[in-house]
Amino acid sequence: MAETPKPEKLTGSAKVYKQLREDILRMDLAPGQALDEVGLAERFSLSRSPIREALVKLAGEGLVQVLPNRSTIVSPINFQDMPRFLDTLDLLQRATHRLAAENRTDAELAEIEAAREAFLEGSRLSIATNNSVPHIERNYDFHMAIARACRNPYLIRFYGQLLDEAKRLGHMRFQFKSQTTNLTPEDLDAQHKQMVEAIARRDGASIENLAHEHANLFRGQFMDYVMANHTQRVAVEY
Amino acid sequence: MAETPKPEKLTGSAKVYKQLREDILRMDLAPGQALDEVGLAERFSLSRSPIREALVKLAGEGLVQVLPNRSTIVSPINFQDMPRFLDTLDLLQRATHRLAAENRTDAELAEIEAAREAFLEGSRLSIATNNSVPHIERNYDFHMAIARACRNPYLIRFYGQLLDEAKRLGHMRFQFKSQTTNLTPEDLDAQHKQMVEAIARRDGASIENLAHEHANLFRGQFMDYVMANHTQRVAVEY
DNA sequence: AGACGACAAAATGTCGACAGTTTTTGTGTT
DNA sequence: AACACAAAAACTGTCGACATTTTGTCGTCT
Repeated sequence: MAETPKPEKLTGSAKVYKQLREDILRMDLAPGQALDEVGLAERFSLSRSPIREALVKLAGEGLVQVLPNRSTIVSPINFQDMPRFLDTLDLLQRATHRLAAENRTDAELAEIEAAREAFLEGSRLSIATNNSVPHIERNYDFHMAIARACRNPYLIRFYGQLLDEAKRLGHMRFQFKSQTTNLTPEDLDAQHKQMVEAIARRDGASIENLAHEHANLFRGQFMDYVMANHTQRVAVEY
Repeated sequence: MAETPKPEKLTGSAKVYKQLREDILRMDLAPGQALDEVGLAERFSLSRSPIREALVKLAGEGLVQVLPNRSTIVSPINFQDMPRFLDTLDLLQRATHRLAAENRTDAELAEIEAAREAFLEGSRLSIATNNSVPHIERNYDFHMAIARACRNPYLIRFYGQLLDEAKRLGHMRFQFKSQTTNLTPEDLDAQHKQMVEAIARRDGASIENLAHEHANLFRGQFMDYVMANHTQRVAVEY
């Protein structure tokens, strides 16, 4: 109600920032790809100033890397640090979700439940249309709805940054149609439902466990992606 | 050896960024103070472009806040979220320091020990010259040296951001000469020494405890600052 | 006297152009 | 043909100026 609908007049650089951010998170822009300022300026029909501003902002979040006097590139996905990434995701997911269960208001619980339902719907839509966006986006929304309820702006910010990166990984997995995972939307929703119930009971220990298992699930999905052999049907000797 | 000494030719906006960052963290720029772009441009003898770029970068780190179409201001110190800040500092300090103990190399241990000695020296210098900078700066260096040894770039980044804010709080405390704390440099060094020993033993559980106590010490110092009555010698009836 | 509205001043947002590097291209030599 | 060096193209870093938005002031009207 007290929320502005959305169509607020955005400044040029803000539009570029928002668009590029979305493109990067959805892997529409490949990691490592060079982002030419003049090219982007033409694409958005703007001068280079707002483009630069957007790129600097994105660099602050680690989504792009500015190579001094060279082109800025979309941040590559760092496989070397992947174990550390997953560790940190686990830690902050446990922290945010536990605190959320312990500090939530009824209004926040309702929002979380709504986000859960939206995820189930989005996940089914993704299967039906073979488009990963709704599944991943609504999953992100669900966990961020929980994180917001923890009321710790620092944890929310850090966890959000990790989830952004997780989004990229999720889309990467789907791009290769690695449907090896036989988890249905209903399976994932069952986990989410358990989480919501734990939050409803204010059961911190329980949701910390669930968050840990959920993080491990993500870890496993990522492992599947790496281990999957996409060329096994191709005979080397023919 | 493979490290460039330092006098690399810095770009204009990088110099502005570095200088402003230092000024903000040392509280030479007061929280809430407006940062006028044209004024800064004159001060640094540069155009507004590099100034803007520096401000956008600082905004990404949360050190300044850009109010759209209005002036950017130095981020105010948020007392409302202080408990959450201290909680998060505790959590990430425990995590980084424990992992550091478990994963450190001998070279990193040596660096940590060197940082401890530098802190003791700096802390004494601060008492002697009544200048908080060496004490706080070397304390920051000590804990960051430990954090770097944890080898988790995500935790290092997040913890570093929290320590930046802690730096501001430390300087704020000293600005009011709130010498109520009767902790000598030697007292603090004793705690640091225990930490180094625990890291040397690779004793994760022990250093997690020490890190927790150390964070609580900071919490207490901050409480002292808030509770201290700086006007008690002023009689209301005279 | 207080409120509303137009005007003026100042700051931010954007633009096009120039300067300094880096990368690419092209040429000549070994 | 391969390498070294030099010219050129392309891109980033910076600048000064213009456009737009906001803030502050003044005057008028009720």
